Amino acid sequence: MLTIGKLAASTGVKVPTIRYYEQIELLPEADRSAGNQRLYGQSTLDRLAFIRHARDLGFTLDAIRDLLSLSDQPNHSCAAVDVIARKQLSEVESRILRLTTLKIELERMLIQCSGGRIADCRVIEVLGDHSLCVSSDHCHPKAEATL
Amino acid sequence: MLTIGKLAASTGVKVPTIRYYEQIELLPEADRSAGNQRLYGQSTLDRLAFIRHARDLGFTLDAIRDLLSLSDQPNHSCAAVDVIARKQLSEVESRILRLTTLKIELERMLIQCSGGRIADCRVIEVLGDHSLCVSSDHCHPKAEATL
DNA sequence: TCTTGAACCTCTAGTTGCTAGAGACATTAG
DNA sequence: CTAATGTCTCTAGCAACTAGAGGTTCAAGA
Repeated sequence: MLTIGKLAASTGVKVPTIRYYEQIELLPEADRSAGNQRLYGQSTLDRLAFIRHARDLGFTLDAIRDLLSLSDQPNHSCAAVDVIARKQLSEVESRILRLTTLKIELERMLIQCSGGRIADCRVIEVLGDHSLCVSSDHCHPKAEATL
Repeated sequence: MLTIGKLAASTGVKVPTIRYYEQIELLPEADRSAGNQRLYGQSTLDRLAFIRHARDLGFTLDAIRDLLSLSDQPNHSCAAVDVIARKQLSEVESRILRLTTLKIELERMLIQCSGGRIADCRVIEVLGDHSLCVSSDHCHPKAEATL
């Protein structure tokens, strides 16, 4: 049986995060020692490693919840798993696209910076005047989502 | 003079967001009509357009605050502006890198999915077992930040 | 056995950048 | 004049944690 600290050390998930995962019921309520401290066995360790890995891949906690409940049904088709993973992939792809647009715009701004006074600074100028963008009217879609 | 709704329409920033920006003092307190409604002139419109544009490029509100206060000092050197923009660029670049790693991993997982039962699903298997990653021990750094 | 210090407990509140909703007042078109 | 739309303030919520206060438990050394 592992204490929460050992579990944290062996999964790379921080202690308060583990407690948080329990609170939102992503992890089951832990067994307790005589002194009320949480104790974990192999199954929670596996579950947490799964969560950690999926988080690293950018899955939301909601998606992970779905993946976990699917993984408890070994005889079902894995089509639903595929759907979740493909959705994640396409989100990652669209973020890469958007970020690449931003990168180009930022580079362009920086190259044109005179290095002189702020009054002549292209960075400030471009930020203040949308029409100076690469593609005039809808140059950047809007940078919102996570990752 | 513009009402908040017109300002929102002409900048593409939503009404509650404008009020929020005022609340966090990114925008100055607006003048009010006889009936206590906010009224805006050109200078706030410009400022808000600047903010919107910078947000679209992924700058944080804190960075924007700095940029705005710099842009009020036209005779200073634009070195500080350059630093902020370069920092933003390097953040964007590192996010692209990380996302590209994730994309490769997700694609690899998906290609190997047999389309059969969950028990045989590579997606679930890879998520559960870190050692199945491309680069065995530290395959993905950790996906945390925004954008 | 006692003691010290690390690790653990619960609880609340903060982070970022908004968004949603309730309930009331203002403005404007017909 | 009335109805519809717009605006006001206020509070609470979102994701996914993180930080801190104030207290308890455990393990190792003297």
